[in-house]
Amino acid sequence: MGNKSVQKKKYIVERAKEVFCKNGYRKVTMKDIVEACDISRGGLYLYFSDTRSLFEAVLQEEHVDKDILAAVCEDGLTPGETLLAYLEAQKKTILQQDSLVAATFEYLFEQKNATKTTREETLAGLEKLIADGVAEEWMVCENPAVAAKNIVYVMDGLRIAAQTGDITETEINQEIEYVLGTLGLAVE
Amino acid sequence: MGNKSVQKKKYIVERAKEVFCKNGYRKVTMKDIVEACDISRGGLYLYFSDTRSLFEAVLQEEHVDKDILAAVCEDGLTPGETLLAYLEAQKKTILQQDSLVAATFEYLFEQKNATKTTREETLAGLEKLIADGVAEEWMVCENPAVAAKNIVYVMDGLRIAAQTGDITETEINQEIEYVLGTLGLAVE
Amino acid sequence: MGNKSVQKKKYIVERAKEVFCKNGYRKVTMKDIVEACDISRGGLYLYFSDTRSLFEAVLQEEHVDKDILAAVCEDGLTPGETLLAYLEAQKKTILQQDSLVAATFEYLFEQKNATKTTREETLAGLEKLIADGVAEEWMVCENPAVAAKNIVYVMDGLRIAAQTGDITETEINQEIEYVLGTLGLAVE
Amino acid sequence: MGNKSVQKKKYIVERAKEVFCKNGYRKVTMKDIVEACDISRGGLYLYFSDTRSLFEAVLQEEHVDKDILAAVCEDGLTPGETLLAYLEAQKKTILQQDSLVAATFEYLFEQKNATKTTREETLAGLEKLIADGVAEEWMVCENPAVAAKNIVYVMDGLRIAAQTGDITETEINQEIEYVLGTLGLAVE
DNA sequence: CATGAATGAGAGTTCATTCAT
DNA sequence: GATGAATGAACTCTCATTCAT
Repeated sequence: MGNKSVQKKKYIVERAKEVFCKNGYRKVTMKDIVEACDISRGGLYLYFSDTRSLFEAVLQEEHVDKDILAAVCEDGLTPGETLLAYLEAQKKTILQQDSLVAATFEYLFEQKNATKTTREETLAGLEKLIADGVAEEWMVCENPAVAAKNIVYVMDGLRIAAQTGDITETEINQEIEYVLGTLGLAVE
Repeated sequence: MGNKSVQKKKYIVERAKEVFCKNGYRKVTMKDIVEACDISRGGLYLYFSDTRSLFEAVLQEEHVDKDILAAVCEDGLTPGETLLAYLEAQKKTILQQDSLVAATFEYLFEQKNATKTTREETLAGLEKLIADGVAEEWMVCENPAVAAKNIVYVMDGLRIAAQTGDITETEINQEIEYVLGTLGLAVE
Repeated sequence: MGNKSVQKKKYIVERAKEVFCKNGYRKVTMKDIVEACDISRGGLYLYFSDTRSLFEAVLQEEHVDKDILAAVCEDGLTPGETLLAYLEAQKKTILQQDSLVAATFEYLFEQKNATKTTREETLAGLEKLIADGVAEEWMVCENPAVAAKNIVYVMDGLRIAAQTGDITETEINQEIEYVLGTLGLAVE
Repeated sequence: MGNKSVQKKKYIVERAKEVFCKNGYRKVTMKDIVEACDISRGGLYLYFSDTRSLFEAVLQEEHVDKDILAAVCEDGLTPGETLLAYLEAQKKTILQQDSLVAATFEYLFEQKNATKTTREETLAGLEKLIADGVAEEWMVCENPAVAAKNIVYVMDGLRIAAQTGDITETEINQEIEYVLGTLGLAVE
């Protein structure tokens, strides 16, 4: 596949992402993609044979620029500040309209054995953050690993709530504050 | 609608629930239901016009026997004991295979404005429980409303994790213990 | 499948036979059949799921009224007269335009393991006929089984020739005469 | 067309022959050929515009090295020996797996007016052979032309049988012996 | 009420054929 | 000459929905 094709593939993935954001995963048809891309029916099949492989390509692309925890890690920040930055960044993705969240959950429901590498990395990062925070006496926590998971579960819960119903930014702020509070931190 | 018809409707909803548990929401066709019920194509349409109304009927039925919090409330239990009982009951539903969870999320993603009455009731119940616990000095919590939501979000997060990936009962136990810990309670 | 359906199925098989006669086997699409029957796309699929099963139904139907050898057997005919009658009957089918021959060969090429029961029966009948003819001293033949096969092979060869190229009735007559001659019989 | 092109054309025909042997005639697509040749889609069209012209080129090539009767004619052989040699050579082609037979019949069914020069030549040759045999009193036959055709028809019948069903070498031997017997010859 | 045959819209998929490079 | 991306026509198959019985 030449250079040109790579670009077209990228273009298709971009358009497809928009479609998945809008319509979820299962509902999307190859025809939807074809129309969104404004290419020919057969043309799409040169690149992707079904919506699943297309969605996986979209996820792949996403993954590249989505290790939020890594993104917010900076020198000079205390563990607590880093954690806050992470949660604030999460808030942004949670509030995002037309995100891939719904589609991704649909996809994961269907492909129960899909790899979830990002999650593992995030968990490990959070655990280290909390452990460091405790060691440096910024935080209080008996079991950093469980606390890290707790944070991830709360974020998932918020994400779902944001997608399925209404959740206000205020409510998210309250939850973030609450979570920090359970670790002995306070947002001033 | 006669008595007989009511029974048939109930029968259809039961069969439909099985189908939705197995295949989610969006993927299910009227044909699937027809086959699961072993009735005629036209027959189904006498009762339900599409999978959406069918699924809503399933949810309705579920709701009746699913107010978990109400179910675990008994006289003589301390707020902490009631909360533990609630979380244990949640654990059971979380671990349940072939539950309606996936289908319900798919449905909620599609019908963003759907009513979520159960949730409101549950939240109110949990809030009262925590407030009582604090008042009676069993628990420690500055903001029972936010804590109640936190519990619900964690449960949602666990539910998702159970559906999409692997989560062990041990991990759920750890999270329950953690949540109780943040309220100043301990599982002995 | 009710009575009505049986009739419709029969109707489809009839129309399908015409299509197969005209276009062979492999070239025929479900769409061709749909159009020939003037029914809906989905309607055809209620009865046949692909052209193969359709063609097999056509063959089945054919088979019922196609045991030529049995058909020409009558009391009072000598073996030689019966054989002649059989060969004359064969000639008619060989000369038939738009027959199923081409389609059948295409089908057999594809389904190498298809059952060919008619052939077995015909062979056994011919063998018995020749054996009887020899016993009654009408015919001369050392190996009736091989002679029977020879007749069938010649008929096949003629059938092919009739389908693929031009063969005149005269030529067929000559071959029939020749075959009878090899058995010590003469057409007067 | 340069020298190089001629070679490429020949290469394509060779690969195409393999495809036709394996899949017959009608089922074969230009895409199949492209893939078998491992050339570009457009490249194939520089040489052949459709599968028909391709198959005709394959037949042409075949024809060159396939005049079996001419091949077995040698000085010093009696007509009977030549005939036997011819039939033995035929047996080999009949038993050959993956031959062009099926494809050729499919092609002939479709192109009813196709030229069949080889056949004419073969018939003439066989007729002369038998006439010579009779003249030299090796054989007995009243009508060599009809007998020649008979042989060709039997061979066709055997060829078909070999392609569509099961025929053993023994059966072919028996038929050859039988055919020779009808001409007053015996295989010792 | 209940049935299930029938319809037709629409999604999936494949390939012959073209054409810019 | 050669390539292979792109197109679009054609075919397969499934289902929601209707309707005569």
